[in-house]
Amino acid sequence: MDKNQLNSGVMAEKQAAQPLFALADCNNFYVSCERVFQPHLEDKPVVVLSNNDGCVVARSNEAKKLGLPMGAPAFKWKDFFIRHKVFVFSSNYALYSDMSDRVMNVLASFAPEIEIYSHDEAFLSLSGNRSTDPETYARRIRREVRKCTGIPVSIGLGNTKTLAKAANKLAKSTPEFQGVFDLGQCPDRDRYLKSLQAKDIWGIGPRYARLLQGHGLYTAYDLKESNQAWIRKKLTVAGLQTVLELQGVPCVDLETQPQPAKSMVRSRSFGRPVTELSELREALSSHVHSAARRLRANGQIAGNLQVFLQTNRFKPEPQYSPCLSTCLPRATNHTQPLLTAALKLLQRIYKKGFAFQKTGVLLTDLQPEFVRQLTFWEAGAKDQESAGQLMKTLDHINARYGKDTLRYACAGFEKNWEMRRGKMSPEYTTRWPDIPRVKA
DNA sequence: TCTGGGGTCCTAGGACCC
DNA sequence: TCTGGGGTCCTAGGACCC
Repeated sequence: MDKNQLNSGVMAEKQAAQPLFALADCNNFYVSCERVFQPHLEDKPVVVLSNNDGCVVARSNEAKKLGLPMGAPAFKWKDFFIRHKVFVFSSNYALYSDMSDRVMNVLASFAPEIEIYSHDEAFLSLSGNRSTDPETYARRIRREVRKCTGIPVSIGLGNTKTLAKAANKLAKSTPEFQGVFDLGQCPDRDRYLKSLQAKDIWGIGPRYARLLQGHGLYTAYDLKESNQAWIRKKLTVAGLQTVLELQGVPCVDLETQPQPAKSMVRSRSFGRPVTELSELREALSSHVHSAARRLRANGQIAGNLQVFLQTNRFKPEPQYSPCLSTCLPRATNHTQPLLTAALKLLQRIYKKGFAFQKTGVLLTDLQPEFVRQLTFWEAGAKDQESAGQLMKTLDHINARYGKDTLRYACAGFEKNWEMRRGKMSPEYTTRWPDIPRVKA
């Protein structure tokens, strides 16, 4: 074996010892979900709006090309939508989360270790897979997801999660790569890092990007080569990890087990300004109802509850956005005590004369149900048991017949404050009447 | 008229204790 | 009369993510 062969052998070994991550990210996920069931939207500008039909949260490439920015308030762009024949949808979360499950199932079949990072993204560990070239393997994954779900994904590969993220960005923005790019084996990695802006890197938001620019650091490469002590001081330990990960030093592990939530928020903007306490009570009750249900589904209980109100910050009127929290006498996931506590707090922070835009509830001190600390004045075990039974029955009926079949009357019936969702597509995959029909 | 919602982590600073 | 300093815990606020 000559020296070159020896070197390449050592290199191969070194490479095999390094971890390899893939980041699979669905392209314009919400838009892609709509397109699966309305194929005529392919090649057309399409956007999906946030709750309340407020902002643009997903754009097709065609919509991006028209210059429509992320987060654009829909009402300001109404004429633009008409002028450019943009197809507009309200958020259809039932559809998106079902499609997400399908995509994740396919991805999971390709790697023993997977971290579902969000609705439309997952990290896969490809470290063990050395029989196939990683890029070839990634292309196979991509084809399979498309075939099974109709959703297009892009895949980035790298020796750290941050590099996999960066590779994904390049895979998406460079058509020649056809949806897959590998920064792990890439011999001129720095050249590509120079082509990415610092703000394109995972963990660098707008504030940090501005700070970096002020110090002459513009590209991902600049960031990678920056002074670590300065980064540690200005961007905290998380920023330092980002720099190390860009250098190929893994700092962030794959989290294959979802971590239990530490807090939970339920809130919604109103469809119109709300001034009356009675309506705020209804809206808040419905948020508490929803939070409690989620808590029970997660097998958790909450020890602390916070209620907040918000006036519309875009209005020139006087603002009043109070919040108040309380330690629950007994950590719980039962709707009734949570409702009682929340409505009491609302009563205390409410002020007449303000037009509120939003209310919500924040549950913290979440713990697993089974470790609950008993209090000295604990109600009889029998009472607790029957309250638990009641919740179980409530959840069971709502799971079977729809989530609002049984609910507390204080959540209201007219719901004049409810959000707008004027342009919703059918729940094609989760509601019997909405299942698409095929004409022979 | 209409400007989203749901999370996590880190740090600084205050309160409190010895 | 002199009025220290270190540790811990908690919270608010600021940054980030999707």
